[in-house]
Amino acid sequence: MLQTNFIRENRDLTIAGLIKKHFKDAENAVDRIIDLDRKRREVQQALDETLAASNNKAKEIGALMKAGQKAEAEAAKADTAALKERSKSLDEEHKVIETSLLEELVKLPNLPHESVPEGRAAEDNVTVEETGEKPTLPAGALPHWDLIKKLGQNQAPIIDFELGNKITAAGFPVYKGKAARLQRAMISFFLDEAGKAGYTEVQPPIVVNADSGFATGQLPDKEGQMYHDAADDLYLIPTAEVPVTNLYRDVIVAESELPVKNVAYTPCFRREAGSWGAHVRGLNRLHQFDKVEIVQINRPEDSYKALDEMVNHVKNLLGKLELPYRILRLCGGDMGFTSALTYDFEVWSAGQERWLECSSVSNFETYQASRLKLRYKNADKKTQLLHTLNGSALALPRILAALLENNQQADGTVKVPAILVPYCGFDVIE
RNA sequence: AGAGAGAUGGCAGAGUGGUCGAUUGCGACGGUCUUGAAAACCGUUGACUGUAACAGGUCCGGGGGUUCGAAUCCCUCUCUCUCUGCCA
Repeated sequence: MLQTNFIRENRDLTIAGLIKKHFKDAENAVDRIIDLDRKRREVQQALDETLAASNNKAKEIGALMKAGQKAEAEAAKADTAALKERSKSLDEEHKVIETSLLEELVKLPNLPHESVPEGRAAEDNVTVEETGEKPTLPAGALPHWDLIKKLGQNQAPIIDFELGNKITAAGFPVYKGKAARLQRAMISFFLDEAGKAGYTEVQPPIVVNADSGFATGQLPDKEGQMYHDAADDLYLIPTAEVPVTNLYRDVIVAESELPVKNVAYTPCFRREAGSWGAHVRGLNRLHQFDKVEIVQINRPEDSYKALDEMVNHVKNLLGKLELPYRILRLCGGDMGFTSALTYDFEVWSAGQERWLECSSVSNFETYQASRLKLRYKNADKKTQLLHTLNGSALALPRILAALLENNQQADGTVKVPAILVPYCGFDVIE
């Protein structure tokens, strides 16, 4: 969340940033916040003065009691009722103002980094890199949703949407045989690569409470994105970002521990209400999927270097998987609510002849840290908000789709990329 | 799940109604001494808010209450430990 001090001192800059993100009514929203902040500080000051007077009075009475001057003490008590009354009403007023200030503040998205391109939607994103050769598929090649029905021999299909629909609902496929093993292999591969890059592996809970959802920015805005267990008021995580980043909620990290680098494999759950159609067939969009997520916590001055490092990490993974991909710098209107700069990775899916988003790497600067109260003591011994970053490394289903489609061979089998063979124990899916 | 005990500053651990934001020890940081280090000695050492800077305000697991005044009393929630039970 943005900070009132910053907004107060950088009104125009804030408004300009919000406009770049296509936030509606930026000027009014910012002015409402500045006004509420001013009121808040006025009331705070009056309240503090009243409390100070009460404190003095109490000390006075204490001293009189100690000295045995009972009558004088009783007389002093007479003055306290009015002070109490006043501090009570000021306190109530203060709470009301603070609540509406927070309500307003929480509506504001993060401000975009200066390198974020102008633009409203996906077509305005800037391609910063395109790597790898799109394969030429043999005659009769299929998109993965048809291909999987022909693979797996007596276990076919190796990814079963109808079976998943029977036991759960649409969007919850069942992976069988080599599809299941290939996914397990990818998870191990991704975790190993992250380990080599200095990330500590963690296994977090995959349900979180509302405080965690708020701190990383899923709540209150994107309530509908998450599955919610009403009985215990817990949310199924949409990404490991939520529990892993929240590990550091209310923490003052020792400078010697920076940068913090964690990696986690978790299932992810997304309700994704609406927008079903041709583009979301098969593995393209699911309610439950597996993902390996890398998370960093860094000093403000180092965070963009870390973002580049994370981008390179993802490039390395896709390169080793021998998949053609491109990297997009997202425009202001297409980026996430909490992000300051986001790179999306899209993998080429030859059977669909489409780019599929398989990773999103973002720097959130202090936006999450301020909600998390995640800080460190800098060289001047001042506590300062840290920067949080995260990226998918990688999300499995679309990678799986691309692997299946791109590696189809003339005989109808699918070749497994060499890097995964030691992990899964086979080199072809037939 | 039942019974009991507990939750205090980075850690350990005092404090049971009136200068307690909190004794003390350890750790950490600065200094003296030393060629350097250790030891010893001296000093500093929580967070939030607020101010130009002071001042002021809030925080002793969370929330609420009693009182002129709460770390201390009451209610409630959460968590931890011990014993019993259950379970992968």
